[in-house]
Amino acid sequence: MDKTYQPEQIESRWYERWEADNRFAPSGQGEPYSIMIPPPNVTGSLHMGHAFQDTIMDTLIRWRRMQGRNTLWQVGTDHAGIATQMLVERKVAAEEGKSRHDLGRETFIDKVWEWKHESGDHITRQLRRMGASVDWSRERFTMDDGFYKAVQEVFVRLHEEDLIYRGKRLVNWDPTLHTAISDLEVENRDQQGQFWHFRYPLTDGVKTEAGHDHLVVATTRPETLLGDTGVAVNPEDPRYASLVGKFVELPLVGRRIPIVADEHADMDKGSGCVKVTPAHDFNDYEVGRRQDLPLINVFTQDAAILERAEAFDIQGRPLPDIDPTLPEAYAGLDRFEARKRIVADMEAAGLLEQVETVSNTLPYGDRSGDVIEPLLTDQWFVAVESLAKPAIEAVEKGDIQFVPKNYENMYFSWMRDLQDWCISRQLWWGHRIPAWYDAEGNVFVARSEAEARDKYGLPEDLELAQDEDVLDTWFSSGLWTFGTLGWPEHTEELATFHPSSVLVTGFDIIFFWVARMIMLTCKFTGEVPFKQVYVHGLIRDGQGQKMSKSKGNVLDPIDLIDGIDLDSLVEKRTGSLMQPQKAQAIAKATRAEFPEGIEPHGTDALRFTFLSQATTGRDIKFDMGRLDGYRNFCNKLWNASRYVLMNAEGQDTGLGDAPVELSLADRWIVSRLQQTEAQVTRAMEEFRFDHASQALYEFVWNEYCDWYLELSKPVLWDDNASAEAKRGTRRTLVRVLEAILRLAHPMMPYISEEIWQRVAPLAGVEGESIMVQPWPQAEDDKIDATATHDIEWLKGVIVAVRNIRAEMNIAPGKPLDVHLAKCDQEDLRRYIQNHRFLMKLAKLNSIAPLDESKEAPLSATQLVGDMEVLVPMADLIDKEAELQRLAKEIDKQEKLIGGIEKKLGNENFVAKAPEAVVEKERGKLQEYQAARNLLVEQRDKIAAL
RNA sequence: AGGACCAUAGCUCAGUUGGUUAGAGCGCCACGUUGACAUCGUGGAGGUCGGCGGUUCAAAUCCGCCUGGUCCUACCA
Repeated sequence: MDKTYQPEQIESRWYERWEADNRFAPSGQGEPYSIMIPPPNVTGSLHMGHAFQDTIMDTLIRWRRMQGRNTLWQVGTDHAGIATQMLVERKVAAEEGKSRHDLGRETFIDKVWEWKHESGDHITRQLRRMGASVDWSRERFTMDDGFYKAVQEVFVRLHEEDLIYRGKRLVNWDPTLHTAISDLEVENRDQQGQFWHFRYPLTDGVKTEAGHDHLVVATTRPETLLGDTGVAVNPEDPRYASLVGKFVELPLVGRRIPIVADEHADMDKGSGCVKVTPAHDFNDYEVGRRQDLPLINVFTQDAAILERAEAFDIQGRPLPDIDPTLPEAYAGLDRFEARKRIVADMEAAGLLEQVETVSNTLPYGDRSGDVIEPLLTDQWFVAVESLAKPAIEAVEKGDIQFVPKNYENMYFSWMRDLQDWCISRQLWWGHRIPAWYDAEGNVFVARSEAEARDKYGLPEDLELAQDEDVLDTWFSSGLWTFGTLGWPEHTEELATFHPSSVLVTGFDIIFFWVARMIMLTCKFTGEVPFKQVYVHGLIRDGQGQKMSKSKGNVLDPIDLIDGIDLDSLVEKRTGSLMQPQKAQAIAKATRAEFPEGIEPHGTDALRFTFLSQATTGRDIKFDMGRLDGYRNFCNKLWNASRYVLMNAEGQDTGLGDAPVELSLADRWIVSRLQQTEAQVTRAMEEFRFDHASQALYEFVWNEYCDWYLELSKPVLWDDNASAEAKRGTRRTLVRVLEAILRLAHPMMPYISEEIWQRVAPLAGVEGESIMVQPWPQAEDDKIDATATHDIEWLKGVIVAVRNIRAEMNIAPGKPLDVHLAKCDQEDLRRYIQNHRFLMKLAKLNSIAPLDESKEAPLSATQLVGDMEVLVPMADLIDKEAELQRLAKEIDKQEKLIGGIEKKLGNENFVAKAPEAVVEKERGKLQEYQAARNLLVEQRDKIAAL
């Protein structure tokens, strides 16, 4: 083995080997355990969130696989409608200078597929780098043939049950992308805005109570004035009670619009009058519905002003009687330009009463960054009410459990207030809606055009045109857990692996994805999609900032694995910025944070870092310090293994029939191993990967390496030690290491496999890969309390001597003569059994119990229980230093004693606390007092010198 | 406006049902190279557990209020 751990040399080699040996596919044996990967965007690349999530899933899958479960980790990618379409549109624009409309639908779609084939394996390659043991043979894509079939099936069936319908509704419209988007894709941002107060003249000579001939309405969106169909006042408002049923004249347009009484108008806000624009505002839409006001749309799909308005009733039927005329001056103007002109014209007409500056929030499309416009369009909707009910019950009944549990409340509160889901998108890339229209606009929904003709009895020669729209990406990914398993066919896989065991996902897509998956899956399979949902937080940078391209603080997991030099990193972060003026600041910050670039750390270290930071339900500040630390941990494990191999390879490791003798240390480490195994297993069961990784870390470093390996040396290197003892120690060294590797494997797959290959034969374990070895199982009968106490004693004595050395400035290597005083029988036994270890580990010249009949030499003293460890002062100890040290020790004990005396002096405590607690305190008091007395005695002796 | 989560060492975080001398890693200080590892070893310093109040014999832990932070939902005519 190399002297230092070099991950890059082992990682790709092992992954290829595992994949070639088909280690990732289900074994076909044991209780099924399955995870469906949240499908990443097909043309995306792996970010820290993926890497984190994949680490958790892989750890779970590898662990369950070792436990003998029939594991399936289903892999695949998502077609990601908007994201992918935009990407390819930009690419085509850059390379060919053409828009998608120049190419036409078919050619453009071909381009997208081309791009998918070209770049679709990028993220899957990265997934391999992470060590993800997904079953590649079952890889799926949300637009492959099987998915196409499942999507058609679901759409048609929902339509047949009237759970999908089409209608003219107000939706969130993205004027840049020319598509509807869902509420969830809208991001609300705070802004400084203006608030214009306009006068709307009353008609027919009517006046207000205050004697005005106009009403005042205020708006942040003057351009929607053109579509106003009413003015609302509160029904309780005395100021306007007499005006209800009267009219105002809509300025600039000249339309007569009614004054209606509606609760939407807030008496305390502004004048108490509200303009109502049902076709351009969600609240007004509701007012329009209640008050039976017409809907007048004044915008094009680009959110520019129409030449002629379009009027509808609330059902979406055209209203030909309404005059659609709009002022010519605004026709074709963009909404923001129109706003300026309308404000100017109102002012010129003397109808602008006041302008206020206010802060408000504006809706933005999370993809386009454009301001979203509520727009009246024809769309397809899923009626969610009946689907939501079983989906809520599934969580209430505990068929689905969220980890951590508090996300259930978030889920419930959202599910109880669901709006119908707009599923049509005016895009080209995606599942085209399986609906056909005849020339009259009649709609026929079926799995294919042929089926439509058949189903609706349409003549052969009737011309049909398929709906131009595609489905929301989340409609297809909502079918992920069962669509990937062959539904609607009744496949073997579906029967075996559905419901899946656990979904690992971020809280940010609970609404987008998780909730919809639950609804659709319950509906179509009668089963929940998964039994548990492990919800994790966002990976943030070291300062707690969200990682984003524009901030220039993005870390690429692959760079953490392979390392990257500073210049490349700076280039990567500043290369393709939307705001190039930030480049300098980003470069500076990057150079300050990573003056040497990023060193390679390897996949295992990165995975271990994620796991150690994986506390549920809160965001994670990624800690580079930990990454370094766990790379060092890998190195530690590597070197410990080198030591073991150096001492065991070619030697008798106790595999044969020859007698074996186990030392105290051997029994102790085996005992501690059992406890660690139990701890790690329990932590995994509870999704506490931080505890699992820490338990392993502590055992490996603080016990196996720091103590056990050191304790093995006196046996292995002592010519006087028996063959039986050497055999026993070698056997233990190897066996414990072999178990450590299995315990580590789900978390650190590469290094564990690499080392295991060499260690396993020495431990008498056969097998081709650690992947299919059994998960370590704690055996209670190997827990040895005596050995544990004895080793604690041994450590105590050694630490005592080290302590004296450090505080007395005695060279670490200088051999000392040590005495043990006030020994009881146990101390003597331990002394005898551990003589060899004490001599070696404490670097002693001699050690012996003190003859109590004689005066003890003047010494520096440390306590181990009631026993004293004495290092004679002779000429090597500084009197003042020792007095100081003793004073410090005595002070410490006094404080402890004071605390306990106070507690025991409290009658209430003695009376009310459980007996055991009181007894424990009394015991501690005695212990501290004894210690204090010994130290004082010692101090007095030295002081008297 | 409503709700959720968080606040523990300089930094990143553990701390299970109230009873521990409140822990780990990194960083810091001192010392240390023959025999696995300087990506290391040994020893050490560092915390009134955000603040105030309450419950209790006992509070980092339970309750209330406050402050600060993150996020979600809603509203903003």
